Amino acid sequence: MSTIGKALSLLDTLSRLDKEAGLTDIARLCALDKATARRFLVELEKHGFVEQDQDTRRYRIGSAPVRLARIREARFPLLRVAIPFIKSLAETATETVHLSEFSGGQLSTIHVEDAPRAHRIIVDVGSLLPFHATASGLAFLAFSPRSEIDAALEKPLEKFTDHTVVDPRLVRNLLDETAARGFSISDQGLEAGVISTAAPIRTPTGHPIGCVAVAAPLSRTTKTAVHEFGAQAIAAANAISEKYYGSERPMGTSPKSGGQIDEPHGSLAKDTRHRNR
Amino acid sequence: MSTIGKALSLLDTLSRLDKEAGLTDIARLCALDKATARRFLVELEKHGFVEQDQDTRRYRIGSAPVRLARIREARFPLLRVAIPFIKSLAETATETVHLSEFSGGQLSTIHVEDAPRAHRIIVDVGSLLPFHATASGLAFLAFSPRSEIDAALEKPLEKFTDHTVVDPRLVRNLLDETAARGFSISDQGLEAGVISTAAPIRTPTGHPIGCVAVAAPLSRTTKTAVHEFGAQAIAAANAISEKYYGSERPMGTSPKSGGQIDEPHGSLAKDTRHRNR
DNA sequence: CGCTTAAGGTTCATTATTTGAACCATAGCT
DNA sequence: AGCTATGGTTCAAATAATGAACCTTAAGCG
Repeated sequence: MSTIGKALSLLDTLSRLDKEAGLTDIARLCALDKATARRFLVELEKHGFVEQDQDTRRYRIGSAPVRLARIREARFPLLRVAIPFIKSLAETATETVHLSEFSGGQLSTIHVEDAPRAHRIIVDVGSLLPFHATASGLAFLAFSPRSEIDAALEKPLEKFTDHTVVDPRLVRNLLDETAARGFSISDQGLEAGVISTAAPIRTPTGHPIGCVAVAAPLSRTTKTAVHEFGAQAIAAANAISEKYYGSERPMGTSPKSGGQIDEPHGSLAKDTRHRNR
Repeated sequence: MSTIGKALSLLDTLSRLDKEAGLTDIARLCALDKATARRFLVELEKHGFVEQDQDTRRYRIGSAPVRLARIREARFPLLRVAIPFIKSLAETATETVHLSEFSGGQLSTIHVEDAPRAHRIIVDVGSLLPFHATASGLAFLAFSPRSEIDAALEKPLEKFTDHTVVDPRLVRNLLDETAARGFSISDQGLEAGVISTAAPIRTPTGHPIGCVAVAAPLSRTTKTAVHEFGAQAIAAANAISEKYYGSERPMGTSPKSGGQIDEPHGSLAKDTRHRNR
């Protein structure tokens, strides 16, 4: 792996810790030599990506990402665009609605609107969404190129509940259903008693960048309601996609043709070149 | 320079551009070979720090910094950054210093450092600071967009003391003076016998998020002292802004001059698009 | 106290990664 | 067609990354 990759992985590891960490721990967690970890940290610190506490000597995420995030959001504000739609959906569905974004090979929650009810599903901002076990993950994969699906399903799939589907073949079936329907359903895939539906936010070329998901307690949710949430999630996701990418030509709105739009034909060589990871 | 440093500089350069950039431009701006720039970009893209537009092939800041920024802000809130500065200011001013943060449409006190004296001003953590009647409120409004000023002054303004200014026109005059001076003065606006000065903590775009204020008994405070407190409040507020958001200026390549640059944000940043946290 | 342990931090010969000139591919333009 | 600009790729040469061993400090403990 490249040095840059290693350093960024270190940053990622540091960000996933619950607390600030010392040099030795960081080196161990990243499987790096202490000297190497230190050099990375010093380099990252120079650029503001990490900070070392003066007293404890421990390291934490620095302020540079805050600056970059502001620039990104100013120039490319998914959150800004999406939040009104998420809010409105949470109101009409009267269930918790959350928004996820694909970044660095993972799908993570970037916004949550709680249901206006006492009994509701809680989702944390920042939480990671496994591809095979969440509605968001399924919706994301279902509209991704086959190569990404293969990559996601070749690692062992964790079984979070009795209902989690961990057989890659069965997951593929779910993906096919999702692609045909336009939205995904996860029946207690990540947590018992929770049913979710999700639809992908996509670039004008059809490539998903994140998802809109509705999460509800299974106990009060009928099959009809699930399908209604799904339809609403699609509507919200499409509205966000359109607003986010401006008035570019809206691609085929029929979810039917949704599946693997990306280059099903033509230069395979070219495709594989850009799809490293 | 290390590879990591070069890659992070590339990211920094990319972030300072007004628009998305192509490979050749990026390589030129960073004084890197095209091949090198490309390898960096690919590596950064893998980790979500940059994104390549599918159509234009241009590069932009990715979404990974957004995730890191959220974590940083959750784990290292304004309070932690600001307290050392507030403490130090309380010591040099030998008067009570308090810190406020704007949240939910109101300015509220989030930290207080008491003056090291028997006779001192008491401020409670959690207390709300009316915009028209406190130094913090005035400092906050003075650097806010006009729309926010208008909104704050259209409700009836409560008269807390004989000295409280409640005529919106006169309040606007105070705001103009504050904007020109860089810090606000509230002469017994909320409580008789107390004079306060405050300066805003601002985002890199100039939008205020809170204030640093010095509160002193009127009886022992000369006009000169007030202006000194004001200057110190500005210095503290700017130092906090910079530490919290990171420097907007190019990364100092000289590790030697690591010192704080605290110049006032004279910027007329018109970017009013900002996000909630 | 002095010994032990563990953490942060550093050195420098060895090793693997980075580098960039030259290359190819494609698209727009005359 | 030819020209030019851009994105993207290759591979021998140059350079930067590596890590075992080392130093330093501070806490823990008989």
